[in-house]
Formats: sequence, C-alpha cells, structure tokens
Amino acid sequence: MDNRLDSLTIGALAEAAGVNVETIRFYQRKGLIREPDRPPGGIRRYGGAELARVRFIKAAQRLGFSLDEVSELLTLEDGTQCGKARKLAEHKLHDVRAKLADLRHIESVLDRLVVRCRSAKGSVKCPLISSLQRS
Amino acid sequence: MDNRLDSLTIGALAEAAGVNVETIRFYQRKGLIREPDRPPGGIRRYGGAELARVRFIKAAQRLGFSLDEVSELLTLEDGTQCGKARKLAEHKLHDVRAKLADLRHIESVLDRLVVRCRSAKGSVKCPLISSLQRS
DNA sequence: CTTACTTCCGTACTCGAGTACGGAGTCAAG
DNA sequence: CTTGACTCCGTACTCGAGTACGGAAGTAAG
Repeated sequence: MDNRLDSLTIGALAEAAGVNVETIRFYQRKGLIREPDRPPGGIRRYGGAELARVRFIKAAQRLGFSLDEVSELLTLEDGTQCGKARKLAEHKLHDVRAKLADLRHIESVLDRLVVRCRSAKGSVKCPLISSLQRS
Repeated sequence: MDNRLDSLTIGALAEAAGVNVETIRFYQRKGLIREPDRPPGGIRRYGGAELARVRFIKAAQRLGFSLDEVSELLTLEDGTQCGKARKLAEHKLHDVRAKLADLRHIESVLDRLVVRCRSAKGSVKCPLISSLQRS
C-alpha cells in the first residue's frame, strides 16, 4: 500500500511522529512499541503500525496519562474492552479534577495576595511575605 | 524567651516543622536554611528562626513555588521589597492560570470521552481508544 | 559503663520521561 | 572507496524534591 510508511528507518519514524530518535528507543525499552527484527547485519525497518503507536502514546500523554497508564491503554488497542478503557479514563478524570481543585485554590490565594500587594504601596510589610510567615 | 524553641536538635526541628530530618539537611545543603555552628565535638542546635524558615518554605511550596523561587522569596524576608515579591507572585499566578487552562481543556476532552464510552454499550469500537488512534 | 537512640557526613538512590554520549557498524552518494 | 550521515547499543546523565544508607561520633537513661 503505502511504501513510504512501511520501510521507515528509526530516524524517519521519529521524524514522522515528531519525536526524538532516542524517544523511540526509550519506548522500545519500555515495551511500548515493538522492536522489529533486525536483518542480520542490517538496520531495523518500521511500518505504519509503529507510527500509529507512537502517535497513540503522544495523544494519551496529552490527556495526562503516564507511560505506565499508556501501556495499559495499549493493551486495549482493539477497542473491544471499552469498559476497561472507560475505567482508566474515569480515574484520570478524577485525578484531573483533584488537581484542578488544588490549582483553583492556589489561584485564589495567590490572586488575593497579589491584589493586596498592589494596594500596599508603602505599607509596613509586604502582605505576601507576611502571609508566608504566618502560615 | 522560649527555651524549648531555642535549642532544638535537628530531629526536634524537623518534628516541629513536620518534615523529615533529611529534608532539613537537604535545605541546608541548598542554602535555604542556615547551618548553626557546631560546638567542637558537639551537635548543632537550632532556634525559632530556623523553624520559621522551614515553615515559610513549606508555605511557599503550597502556593506552587519551587525551591529556587522560594530562595528568592527568602531574600525578601524583611518584607521591605514588596515590588519584587509581587513580581514573583504575579509570575507564579500566570503559571498557575496557564496550567489551569491546560487542565480544563483536558478535563473537558476526557469528560466527553467518558460520557461517550458510557453510552457506547456494544458499539463497534471504544470511543476513547478510537479517539486516541485518530489524534 | 553500657545500651540505645541521635547526629553527622558524604554519597547514592528514587521517580518520570526522556536526553546525551561514545564507539562500532552500516548505508548511500560521489 | 572514501566520506558523511545514520543506526545500534549500553551506559550515564538531566531535573526537582527529596529519601536512604552506612559508619563514626555524640548523648541520654539506667
């Protein structure tokens, strides 16, 4: 079919996926992508399947999944075990919401302090610093 | 004044600040807290000032400041350079808001996918998995 | 005085996700 | 057939914030 995509060197694969060669090798060591057989005394060739995998990994990472979690997702590649995939996503969503709550709290505290600092021109002590000293 | 707080061993200091002894030693190496002189052949004693510093560090960390940033904040301890402190806080607030935006986006994508997975009972392919394969 | 707990100190390890390095082998162009 | 680029492979390093280890020396209680 698509010959350009079926005999990629590791460099071409990396380029096509927008990652570093070392990243491909790192994923191989982690078992995230298959390491094609090496023709005796030659170099390995990669196909569209490997490219798709690297892209899958990157897409999952953008949603906040760690490589360990990605490797679980990869075992569900065929799309027939939606329940398991959903569980992983629900769990991640939960994590994300927890982080959001943390950050929102930090945002509000920081925002209040910044506002106080802005209107503290010449006040005795910096509100930010004294807040840190009190807490 | 408060003798209990003015001759703390490193262990007592750590305990009082709610951190590990190794953490104190680590902060000392980083120059975040002063290392009291060691009486010849004796052990170091810490005072309320060191305890306040550890607490300051922990409070700043809770607001998202890294130890490098905390060490900048510590140079403003006297509270007379509110402008500088405010700049640091504004910058951090900016970072926090950027992270919030990222996370909100992730949340919405993940939430949509989870919802689709829930109502995809028996559909041909798991929406989450196919989304990862497409992106 | 002994025993058990701390301190001191340097070094090394942890986690996560890569990145860097160096030497040997291979491949394609001129 | 040489040159330069690329691959292979193992090992080591990066960052951030600690944690762990191990041996020597100090300290407190009985």
